[in-house]
Amino acid sequence: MAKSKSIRMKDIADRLGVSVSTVSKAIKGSYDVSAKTREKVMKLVEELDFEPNKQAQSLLQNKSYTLGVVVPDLDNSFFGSIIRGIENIAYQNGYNLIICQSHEDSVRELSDLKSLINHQVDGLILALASSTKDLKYLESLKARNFPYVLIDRGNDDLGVSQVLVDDFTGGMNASKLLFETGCLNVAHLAGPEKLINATEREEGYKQVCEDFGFDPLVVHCEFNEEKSFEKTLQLLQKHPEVDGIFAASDRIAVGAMQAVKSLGKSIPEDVSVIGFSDLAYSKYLEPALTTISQPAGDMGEKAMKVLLETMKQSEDENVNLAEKFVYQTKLIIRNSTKEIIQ
Amino acid sequence: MAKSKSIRMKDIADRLGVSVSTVSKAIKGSYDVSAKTREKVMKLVEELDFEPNKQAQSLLQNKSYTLGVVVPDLDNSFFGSIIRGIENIAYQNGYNLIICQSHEDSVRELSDLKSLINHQVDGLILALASSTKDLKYLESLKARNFPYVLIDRGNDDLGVSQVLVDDFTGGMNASKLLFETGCLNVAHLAGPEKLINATEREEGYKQVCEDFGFDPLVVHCEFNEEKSFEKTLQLLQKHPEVDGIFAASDRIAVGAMQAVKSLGKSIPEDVSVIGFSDLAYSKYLEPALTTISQPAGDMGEKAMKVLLETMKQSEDENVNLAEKFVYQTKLIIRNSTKEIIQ
DNA sequence: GTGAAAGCGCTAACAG
DNA sequence: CTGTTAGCGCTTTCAC
Repeated sequence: MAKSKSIRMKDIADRLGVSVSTVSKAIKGSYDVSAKTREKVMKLVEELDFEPNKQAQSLLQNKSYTLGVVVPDLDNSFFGSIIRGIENIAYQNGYNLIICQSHEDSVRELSDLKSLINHQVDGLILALASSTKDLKYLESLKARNFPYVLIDRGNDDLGVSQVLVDDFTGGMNASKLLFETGCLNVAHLAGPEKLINATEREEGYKQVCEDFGFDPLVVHCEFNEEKSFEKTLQLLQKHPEVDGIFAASDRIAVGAMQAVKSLGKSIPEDVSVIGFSDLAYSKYLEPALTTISQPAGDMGEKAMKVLLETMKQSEDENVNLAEKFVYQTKLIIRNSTKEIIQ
Repeated sequence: MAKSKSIRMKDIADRLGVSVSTVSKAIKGSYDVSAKTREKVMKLVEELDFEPNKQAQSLLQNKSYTLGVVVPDLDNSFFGSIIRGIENIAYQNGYNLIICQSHEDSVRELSDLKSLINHQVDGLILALASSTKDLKYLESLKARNFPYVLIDRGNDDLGVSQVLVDDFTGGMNASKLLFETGCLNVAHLAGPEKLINATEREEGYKQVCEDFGFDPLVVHCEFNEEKSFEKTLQLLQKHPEVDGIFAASDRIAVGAMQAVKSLGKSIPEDVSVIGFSDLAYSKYLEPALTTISQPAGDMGEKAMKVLLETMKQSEDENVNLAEKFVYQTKLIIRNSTKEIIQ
């Protein structure tokens, strides 16, 4: 037996001795169909568990009720939470999500994007890969008035709506806390130089250094524990006076904590550490990690709402409204930093 | 300007003064088309960045090149890794993934499943929600010969291929290590009673208890740190003699560790703890968590390969081959357990 | 109220 | 080698 094709409207129509269009009308509820006919149809629909073929509908309506989401990674609870937020709203509005991971690779990202468009998604939510330089394709999407919104990884040149985090202020708050808790030599384990968010956090740090009259000490590092471990070791060897570390991400903070401990120094007494993102497990580290939390779920929901809005607009006229929503971070004080000095 | 429709074959055909079918043939490469015509067509295809409408192709071929994946959760690195594995193989074979999270809710799961089928996915990979009791829909899919495979959360009654983990042996190995490292009173913080994997791990524990002549001490717990913290506190109050805890998951282990520490006991000297799953951060806990790792990525890849195979079969005859692939776990010894006594 | 007919974008026979 | 034709499953005029 080959794969059984699913039931079509024609099957129902034949069984009932009516036409396909009558069945279609009955199911839609619109148009005039006699109550009797509708009842008969609906009964059979229930019985056979019939659902109209979305592909055929899409072809006709030029809508697929499917949305694309491209994020750098999924094994990070940050984007996981963002997707959960997106999903909440998408689900309520009858949309399905095709989720792709770019793995921070712009080649993969481009291919994902094309494949998604190719699958006739009605819209996109995208967190740019950190390596993405070439925006030609995204520009062409914009030019074609294809609805998409950027999340977390922003870009002002594209002229599309964005849902972002105020990384600069977050970076400032993190750095400030370190100084306010008595640290005198605060270093920054910054993220990749090409990543806008990382750069913003770094700028926040530098601003605070200036305010406190401290000469910035920045080391760049990838977003993983191993690299961070190495870099921190080097940093502390070269600068044993460092007594506070602002890590650009919780994963970097974890590596830093490991390194600090391996040197026999204690946290936060000898070296205070603060992270960024508040990953799910950060509160279970020892000491529990002080960090900056981002409202990932809210951001996902917002992005999805904005996308819905954008899709509505692009159906009508070219309103071309590119809004920018910037979420504030929250300082989560735990035990990897000292008490604030009054 | 309303949303610009994308380019169709007809647009290319018109521009070139040829027929649509000629364009189609030229693009496919199959059939006979003169080299000159093909060249002209391809040039325009490049220029306009044309991609055939997948919906239309699907409608015709009754294939969508889209697959559905339903997992309980995404903010857990276990299913994240599984998806990464699935994605690897799917991507290589030109398939897109629609990923849904059931949030362990069988109602949501059913609705996801229906929506996916409705979107004409060519196949499914599913990790059953722990609450799923009613298998009617899945049985009907199976009856209709719709290709799908089960991952991690197995079920033998469905008669479909499965990619699983040997949770029983994993549970045995975890429990055994505790006894072998000198623990005399090994308790088990088991997972939800309805979850097959948890039950298997529990059975493994009980088997080992029998081997070591110990009376099993089991406490059931949800897969989260807070509940585990409470349960562990209660357990240790009631049974202060407990000197080893086998937690059914790393998240449960984390809560247990917190509770043990809060009682002023040290790990592993006073109480040894072992988890299950080897989450990304488990090695960064203090002490680093001894645990049982599952080859999630490999499982994802395997499931996708099996699905590919199943889809091929269902196109041909009803081969109906339901294989079961059981992966072995690996014991990862870190610092939350003591040295093995020779 | 109902059905016939056209068509969404594409592919696959079949003529020519 | 190329074009005509029919049709995938569905919706939507437009007659009747």
